[in-house]
Amino acid sequence: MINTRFSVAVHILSLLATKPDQRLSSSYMAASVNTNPVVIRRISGMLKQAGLLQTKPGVSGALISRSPEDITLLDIYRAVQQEDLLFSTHSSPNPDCPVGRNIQNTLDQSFKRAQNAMEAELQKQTLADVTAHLFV
Amino acid sequence: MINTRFSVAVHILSLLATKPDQRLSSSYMAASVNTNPVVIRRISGMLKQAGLLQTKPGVSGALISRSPEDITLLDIYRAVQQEDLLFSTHSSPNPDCPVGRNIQNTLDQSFKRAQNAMEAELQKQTLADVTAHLFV
DNA sequence: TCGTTTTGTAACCATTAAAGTTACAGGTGG
DNA sequence: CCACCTGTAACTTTAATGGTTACAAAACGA
Repeated sequence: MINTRFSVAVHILSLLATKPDQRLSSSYMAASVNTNPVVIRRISGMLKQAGLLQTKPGVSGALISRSPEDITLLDIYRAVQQEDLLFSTHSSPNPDCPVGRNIQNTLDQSFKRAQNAMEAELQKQTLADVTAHLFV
Repeated sequence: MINTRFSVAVHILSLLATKPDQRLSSSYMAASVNTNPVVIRRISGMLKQAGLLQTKPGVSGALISRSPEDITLLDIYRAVQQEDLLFSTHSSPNPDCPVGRNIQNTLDQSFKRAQNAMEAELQKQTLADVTAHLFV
């Protein structure tokens, strides 16, 4: 199961997107997410590195960097997921076995296709889509 | 990152598919996967429950239950993945916040779409496709 | 029939990642 | 100058994973 960083990241950006004129502090967002402010700052840091929001040390609050229509869920997913691969393969299968020798390469291809399909779907959805659904 | 059970499960079934006339023991398969026989038996148990292979206590080895053309990677994935959901959402966001109140429901829908896309791709690929790739 | 082998499981350990928490340095602005 | 905030390091707790040991029950062959 994929960790909740992605979930929290979308939450953070949804807050910023719905209040684009306000700088929201980590404490404020932590209250909405129901977690610790440090958790928010940690994830905000990743979103900042990805260019999705802006903060300044000492200055309270974060601002969204792009229009919600221009931020896809894939952008957010990649910002908080340091692991490139969705599926793990078991390590060092037996090279003396024809299956063991080739299984990793084969699985990598199969798994990559599945991951691509998932990411393509995430790319179709924008932050604007998410925030629109929040208020229906 | 999704655990290696899926990867090992495909490995096991690939072995059985390429030697459909032989009962392969957990020790034999463990040597190919490069792990402990108990790990193999654990995963074999899940595959057995899903109707993908047959074993009998005391009788050495496992046999594949269906034709490799009729086993999709999704069948295998579901057999070894007890978690239904691919993505986690953070628990108990603040119900007093409009975003917090609705984010879970919204994310569930978005995430489900991504998961469906991934699973659809896994369903397109059969065990026969995998074993064919092993020997190219 | 007896002994060896195998499956199926339970139990335990080590490793790892995640999330929460405490603490604090450094910047900002009132 | 002071209160507050961000950024980050460090620590704890918890849970999942994979490996391992152990053993009961079943099967099979000598």
